[in-house]
Amino acid sequence: MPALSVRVRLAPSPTGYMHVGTARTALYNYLFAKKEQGTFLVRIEDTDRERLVHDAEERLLKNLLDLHIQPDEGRVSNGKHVSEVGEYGPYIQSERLAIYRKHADDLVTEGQAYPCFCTAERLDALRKEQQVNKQAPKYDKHCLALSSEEVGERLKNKESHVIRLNVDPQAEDIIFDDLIRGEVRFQSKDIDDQVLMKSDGFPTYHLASVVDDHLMAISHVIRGEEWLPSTPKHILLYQAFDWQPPAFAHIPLLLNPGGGKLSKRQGDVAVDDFLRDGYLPEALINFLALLGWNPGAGSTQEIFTMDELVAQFDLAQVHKAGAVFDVKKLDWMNGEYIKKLSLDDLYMRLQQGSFLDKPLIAEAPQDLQGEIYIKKVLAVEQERLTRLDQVGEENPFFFTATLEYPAERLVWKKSSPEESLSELKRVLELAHSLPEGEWEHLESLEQAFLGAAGDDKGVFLWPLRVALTGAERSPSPFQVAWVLGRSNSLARLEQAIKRLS
RNA sequence: GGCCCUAUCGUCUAUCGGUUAGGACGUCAGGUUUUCAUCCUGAAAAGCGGGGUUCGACUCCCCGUAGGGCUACCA
Repeated sequence: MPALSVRVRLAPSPTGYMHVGTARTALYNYLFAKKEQGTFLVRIEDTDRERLVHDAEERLLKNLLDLHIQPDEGRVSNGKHVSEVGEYGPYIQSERLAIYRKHADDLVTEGQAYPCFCTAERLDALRKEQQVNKQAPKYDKHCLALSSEEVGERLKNKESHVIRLNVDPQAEDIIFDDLIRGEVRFQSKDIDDQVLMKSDGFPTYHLASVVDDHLMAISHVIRGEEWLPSTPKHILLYQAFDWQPPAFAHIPLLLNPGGGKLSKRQGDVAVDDFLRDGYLPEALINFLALLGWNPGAGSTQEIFTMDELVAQFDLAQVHKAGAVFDVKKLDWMNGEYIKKLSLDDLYMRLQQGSFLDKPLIAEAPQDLQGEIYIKKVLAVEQERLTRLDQVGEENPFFFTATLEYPAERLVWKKSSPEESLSELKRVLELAHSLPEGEWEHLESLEQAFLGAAGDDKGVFLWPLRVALTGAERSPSPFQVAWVLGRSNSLARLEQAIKRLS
């Protein structure tokens, strides 16, 4: 038997923003494909005409690009527009309607499926009755009993109808080996006569995904756990078509901290939200990868590049239980990634994400912004950031021309106003004496200031720091002076002395 | 209600019958420090319950319990 090439797919529905759970499903598919030197394709499942959101596909594919989970085949975005790659297209289901129609008709011809004319009202009543009788809610095959003459007549009259799969309740159990969960078994009697074609002429997910997965030669279906209960229906469909089903792997759900499927209202769940909040794509990927998977074998590695994930990923190591999405850990991880960035890269990311457009920075005086200045701020802030959107927030004095603060703040707790004033004068004198060039070097600046400080450094350093920042908390005064530069620093010192005199 | 899945610190997890049950985030304490953050050190913190199987169960099986998913002409 020839080794089947690995082909996996992400089959999102363009109904809105991209959920982080979808991103993780995409990631696992991608990692598996790369690991097996297979193909990762994206197919758009736009069969629900009511929930369709017009730019959803575009945004979704853009997010894939943002996260570096680029498809090899199918619908692909280059950031500007969407195109199709591959020979199994079209890769959007609304353009494959004739294919589904034909396959559904074939099943009807073979008696594997049948038209159903039941109204929503009758189906509702049926379900309610079954609920009361503690039975599994399923269709009662009412329309299967219709004579072929009647069916033909009603079809000819264009009566609204759907096509249902004809499931034999007497058939043997449906058993399949889930790559993550092992053997899963369902009884045929519990399986509903699933709707295959809707009355609007569009297929349901069940029909469309099975037909497409087969036609697109998908080898492994890796999808969320919420699909586990409908897998037997899909297997029945493969049997009805006399097709070989793919392997299935159902990955655990992402959960809210309070329990339940991760959802909006408990916080951000859209990939766009996280990117907008200043999470790095590689940090998000790393975090998502570890939510439900780990390299095992006693590994304690937490930080992974995409290449490392590809090399170590294994479906057998994917967890069975759901995983709570804990933003605290994401924050930590994001901070780790920010620390690893070069200053140039960090600046570039900030620019690309428009994080420097915030009023605090954009409205700062000319000499308190600009690339060189911002990079100095970043040199100081980098190790303190957990998200890109926090730039400048903790240290607004970097971007403010005039500082507002009470004079008492200049006095250190172990010192006096008189002492503080004399220390500040000493600082000013020293600052004046430092040549312009010294201000460009953090080390020499630090040496100069520290050298002037006595044994009780706070007496000297506290007033200096407050004079430069106006704040009770800030980075070290040397760093602040270095960022601000000579003239700004001198001006702030003079102002402080005036304030204390 | 029916069907299915799941179960180790608060959270993410290691362990694949024999361990002082390990790591990470978070929390707390201490250290460094002019302040905050970083950083360093340390601490507290877990096998849902009950039966089996076995010389021996966190680990295998069964029954409970709890949580989750599905139960649409949505995916």
